[in-house]
Amino acid sequence: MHEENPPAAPGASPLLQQLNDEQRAAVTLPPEHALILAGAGSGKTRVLTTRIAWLLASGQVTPGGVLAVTFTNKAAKEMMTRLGAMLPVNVRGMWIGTFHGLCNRFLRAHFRLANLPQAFQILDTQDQLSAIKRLVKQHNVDEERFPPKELQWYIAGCKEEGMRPKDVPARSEDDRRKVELYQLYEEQCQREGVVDFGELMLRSYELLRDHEPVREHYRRRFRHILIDEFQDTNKLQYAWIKMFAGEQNAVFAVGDDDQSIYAFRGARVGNMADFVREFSVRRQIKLEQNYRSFSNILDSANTLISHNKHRLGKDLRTDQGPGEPVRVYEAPTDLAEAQWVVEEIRHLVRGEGTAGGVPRHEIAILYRNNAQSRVLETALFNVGVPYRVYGGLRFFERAEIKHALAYLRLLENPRDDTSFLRVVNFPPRGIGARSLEQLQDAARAAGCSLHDAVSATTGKAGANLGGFVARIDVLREQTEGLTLREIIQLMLEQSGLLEHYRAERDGADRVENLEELVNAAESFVTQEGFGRDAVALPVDELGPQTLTQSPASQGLDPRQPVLDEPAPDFVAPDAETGETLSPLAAFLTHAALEAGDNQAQAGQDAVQLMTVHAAKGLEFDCVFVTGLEEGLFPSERSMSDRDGVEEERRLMYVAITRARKRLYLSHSQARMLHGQTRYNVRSRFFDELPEHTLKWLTPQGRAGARSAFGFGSGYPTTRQPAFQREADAPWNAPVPPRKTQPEHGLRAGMKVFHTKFGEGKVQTLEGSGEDTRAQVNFPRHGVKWLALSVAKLVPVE
DNA sequence: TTCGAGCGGATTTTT
DNA sequence: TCCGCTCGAA
Repeated sequence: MHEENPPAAPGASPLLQQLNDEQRAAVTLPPEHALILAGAGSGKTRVLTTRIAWLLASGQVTPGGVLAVTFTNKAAKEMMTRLGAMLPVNVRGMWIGTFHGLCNRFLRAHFRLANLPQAFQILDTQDQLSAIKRLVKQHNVDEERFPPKELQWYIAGCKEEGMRPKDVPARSEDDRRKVELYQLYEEQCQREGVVDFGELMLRSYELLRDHEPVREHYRRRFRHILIDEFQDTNKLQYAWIKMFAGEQNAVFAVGDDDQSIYAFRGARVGNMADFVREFSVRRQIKLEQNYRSFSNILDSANTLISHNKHRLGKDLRTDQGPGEPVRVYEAPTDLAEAQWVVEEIRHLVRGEGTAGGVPRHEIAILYRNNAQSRVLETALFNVGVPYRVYGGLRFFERAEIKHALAYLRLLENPRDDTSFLRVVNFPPRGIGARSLEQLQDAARAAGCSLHDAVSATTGKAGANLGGFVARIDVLREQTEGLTLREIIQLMLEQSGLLEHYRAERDGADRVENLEELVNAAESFVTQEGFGRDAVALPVDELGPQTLTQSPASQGLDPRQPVLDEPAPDFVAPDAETGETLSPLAAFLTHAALEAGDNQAQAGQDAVQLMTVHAAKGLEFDCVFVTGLEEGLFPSERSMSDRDGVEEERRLMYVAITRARKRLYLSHSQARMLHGQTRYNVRSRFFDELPEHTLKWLTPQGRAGARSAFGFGSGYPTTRQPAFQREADAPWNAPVPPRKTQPEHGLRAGMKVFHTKFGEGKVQTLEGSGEDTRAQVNFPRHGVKWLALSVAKLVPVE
């Protein structure tokens, strides 16, 4: 993220030197609840990370006492990177992550209390839908009346409201049926050992709510709770935060009500006002100094958003001067609009009328919905301007990858019927709908998984199914003790996936992706500390980490730290036995929680195309906001109620504030929509912008008039000073070398004794130092992964 | 079992 | 218009 350095305050701590007064006030707030209203481009991430660094550096909290929550993996990663650059602290050991990532970590650590198998798998949205479809078929539900998509939306909505089936009010017959299906869905998930995204949140919340010792433990532990993008939290997330916040914690909530654009998926801006009221927040700080844009752009944004009635109130300001006017263009058709955009971009890139050319990746074309990208793409393609569209299928969502993951999940958990059905006949092996129907009937009758029901089936279908199950089971045995890389390679061969795609005419890309999966696993192993060479930084520079054996069984002693160990997400051992997740199970979790890159074509310098939603949090030198027409932006469906229009206006506000130097707004009189030409008037938002910041490139309100391209000569020549890298900062002391590995005295092949599992044989050793884990085969309990720092493993003989 | 025709639906999206 | 999904025919 690009940020300019505000003037340094003399004499302040080096951490605070680069902050302006507002930012510094926020960073150094006393340990009590606070709300930070952070405008666009006001250095929000900087304030959050510096706050954590300042708390640590001033000894107010230890790394283990920080809980920092974001919405996206990207934001979490950025926070960790920046924090790591400010202080020599092991950020991986801290509880910094997404809501779902942290819930996952929490539930793995308390899987017994949560009533989940330790290796529970996570359903993504696709998996959830297919699970619901399966359920609906099984219970002969009328799919016309209860479309699976709607049920999915309904169930997710209930969970976001914190409601279990018993809590849902059912008025009509339809309601009752839906609640019943919700109930059945839950039972199915529980039986199969899988959880969906909403379940991760809801179950963590309930665990805290219902188990006082656990709640008290975490409340005592997390002295400082920091929330990013607070305006995007839903009801359940707010309640979840409340569970962690006790008498002595300080909640530091950062958000911007003007950038709340996710109401449609359950976000409640109202949480900000509720937070102030319910937590008796006395400290509210507004960050209004903007380091991103020139004032013509900011004035436009400020004036536009002032048309919203429900605001906490905030005005962005800058020291940068007016800059260029906001250019407005009216096109006769969507095609002409696209051609104008492309022409304008070519001028920008060549540097005509500007100082030097603009790099293509500093140019963004924004639109309200994805369908609008088509005509823009065609226009760019025709003249050979490289571009990149955001928002396609992500890596872990691709069909071939999902297939491979399904095989891997079956190795980990044969009860996973969703995965079973996904690959039972892929590659095709003669198992059709009829066989599967029989199998599902048998499974239902026996109350078991599809995998286990196979042995009961007979005939030719039974033979095919038996072959499939045998293949999986053999593979499971073969992969025992292998590295993750070897497991995946063996699976790709044995499943027939590679062979299948190699034979397919245009399967080359898919083969490539499958090979990429091996790489993804490899880098996951290295990054998460599963590899033998994983580097673990020492964590105790700023305060000792207590690594304690927890009290036995589920009765936790609230005075004892339970899981204060500095372990990365996936290595956190179970409090009781020291058992850790296998690298495979951990990788599968990673795949579900982080679907991978959202960009279609990586690589060369390209113009960026995306929806306004996708642009939130990004910034570019030049921004085009296209399709500004009534019915499109604001969208038709939002126009019926005021809240809807206000959210569209906030969306427009987000779009405008993405631009640093040059902003273009365009609309078209005619547009192809659903195969028909629609004629739209220009968006009401034009009337809500201040006239003095605008430069109309076409005469207002008249058709087809294409005036000369309006290239101002004033592309700013003043480049902003380069962002001072935190690595150069004086407080960034060199990291001391890591301690030598303690001798655990174990080797593969050795016989060991565990107090709970008895005698077993070591199969593999992984990791180093405190993160060392052993895979042990216990004759009576099967193969387990154990953290040596927690599990007591005594060599036998 | 697989492939192709026909139908309907079509903001915004992360985990 | 266009995509994805369902259903019917070989």
